[in-house]
Parts: sequence; structure tokens; C-alpha cells
Amino acid sequence: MKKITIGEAARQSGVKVPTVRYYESIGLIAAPSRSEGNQRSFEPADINRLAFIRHARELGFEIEAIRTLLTLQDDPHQSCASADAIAKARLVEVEQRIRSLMALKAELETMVEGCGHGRVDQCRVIEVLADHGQCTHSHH
Amino acid sequence: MKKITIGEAARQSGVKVPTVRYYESIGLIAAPSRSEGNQRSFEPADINRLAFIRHARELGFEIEAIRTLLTLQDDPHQSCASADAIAKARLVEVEQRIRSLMALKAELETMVEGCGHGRVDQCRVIEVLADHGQCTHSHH
DNA sequence: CTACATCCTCTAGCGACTAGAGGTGCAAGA
DNA sequence: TCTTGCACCTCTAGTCGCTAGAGGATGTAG
Repeated sequence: MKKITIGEAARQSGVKVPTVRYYESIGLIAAPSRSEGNQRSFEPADINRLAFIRHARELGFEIEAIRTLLTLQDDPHQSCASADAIAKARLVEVEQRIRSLMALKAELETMVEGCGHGRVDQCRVIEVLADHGQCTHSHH
Repeated sequence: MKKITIGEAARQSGVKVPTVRYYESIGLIAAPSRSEGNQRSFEPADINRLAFIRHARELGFEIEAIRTLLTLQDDPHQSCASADAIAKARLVEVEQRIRSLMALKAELETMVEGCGHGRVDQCRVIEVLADHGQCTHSHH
């Protein structure tokens, strides 16, 4: 068993070095063994776990959701209902976020198109921001 | 001139009371005058400013961008090139965010569809997270 | 006069890191 | 063997945009 340094683990998993230490500090990954000189020594499985976390973070899962997903992964005989529920909830969030961003996009486009590149007093960017009634964006 | 309390200003602008105080503390709005008993007394113009800020925040502009937009609004004879640039930059951000969320949505849908509602060891949710190579999501 | 809502200041906390200070370990070249 | 220089260590504090709570003062309605 060759020793994997934190730098190597970071490179292979795509998680930054300080972030790896942070994940250890919050108990998302187990504390690895240490070398003589007190340096962290990771194992291949740790890199998989870090990659799992990184990917889940990229998908926008929160740390606590990832914690649950990780405990599920650790016990493959459990029902995957929780994992399914977490992913479904995240899907709903993402869909909602897309809808609201589309509305923002439309509004920003109106602003930018309406800007005659003149003075601020004729500028739709400022105007739309100042008077919400003029815009197409509706609220919760 | 009737005195507008912070609560009233919050209600009319849609910005919460502690947030109004926070905006004052970071200098995004001017400190209003005070009553005998040291309570804030806002003017109608302050409410417009707060509404402007709220709307800009809803559009996802950062506080520093809003600060710039507000100084532009305060001087309507300036060129609106900066306002235009800020809005355009935000538009690009929003478009990119939408694209990446669409990719996430596709990936989450694959995960959820593939989940056979059985054990974790057959669950695509966990599997896709564990092995990024299987998914369609590509990176920067 | 007494409730009670609203206001005040101040500090600390949130999530998920990131940056920096100040120090130690380790491998490779001279 | 020594030294250079990078990678590692711990710890604290900062980021953003608020939000929550403590502990107290003010203002208003009955």
C-alpha cells in the first residue's frame, strides 16, 4: 500500500486540498491515517469518496444531503427510497430554479435591448430596476 | 412630512426590517434621520431606493453591482454604459447558469428514472454519483 | 396604567468554503 | 551533507448576504 498524500488525493478527486481538510473536519470523510511526520495518508477508497462528494456538490446537493447519500452508499442492502427522495427533491429545486432564471433572462434582455446607450435618464436598465411594475417578472 | 417607521418602510419596499438595517450598516442606503426616541424615520425616496435594491437582488445582482447602479441612478446625466455593462454581464451569467442547470436536470432525471426502488446496490442515484464517467455532465 | 407590538444595539451564526500566518516534513540537486 | 523549495501541518479569520437572538427602550391602544 503506497501512501497517497493530500495533494495527490486532491488532484485525483478534483477536490481542493483545503476543502479535503474541511470535509474531514466536518466528518464527511473519515480522518485518514498519518505518516511519521504527521502527514495525512489516504487510501484509494478515500479518493472514490471524495470524487462522489465532488460530483454531488456539482449537482448542487447540500452537504447534509450528501452525508445521507454517503451512509446509504456505505450500506448497499438498504432500500434506495431515501436516495431517490433526495434526488427527486433536488430535481424539483433545479426545475424551479430554471424557470425563475428564464424569467430573469427575459427581464434582463428587455433591459439590455431597451438601453439606447445614452444618458442614464433614458436608460431602461435603471428604469426597469427602479419601477418593478414595468417589468414582466412576477413574484411568489 | 409624516414619519415612516422601519416596519412601514419594510412593508412598502418588500425588504425585511433587519435587512434594511443591514443595508444601512454597509452604506447601501443613507442613514435616515431619527425620532426623539432614536427610532429611524424614513422618507418616501428611501422606499423607492429599497424597492430598487430588492428588485435588483431578485435579479441576482450582487451588492457591489447594485451600489454602482445606485450611484448611476443618483446622477442621471451620466452615460448609461456602466449600467448596460453590468446588466449584460449579469445576462451572460444567467444564460450560463441556465445551461448548466439544464445539464444537471438531465442528469438528475436519468438518476431518478433509473432508480428501480429496490436496494441501494441497484440504485442509479448512488451509482451515477459514485462513477462520474457514466453520466452525461461535462465540466469546464 | 398596563399590555403589547415595535423599535433599538450588539453579537453570533448560517453554508461551504477560502485565505493567510507561522511553522514542519521531505525529496532532490550541488 | 547541506540547502533549496515545495508540499504539508494547525489555527484563525474572512467571504457573502443576510438571519436569529439577547436584552433593553419606545410608542400606542384600551
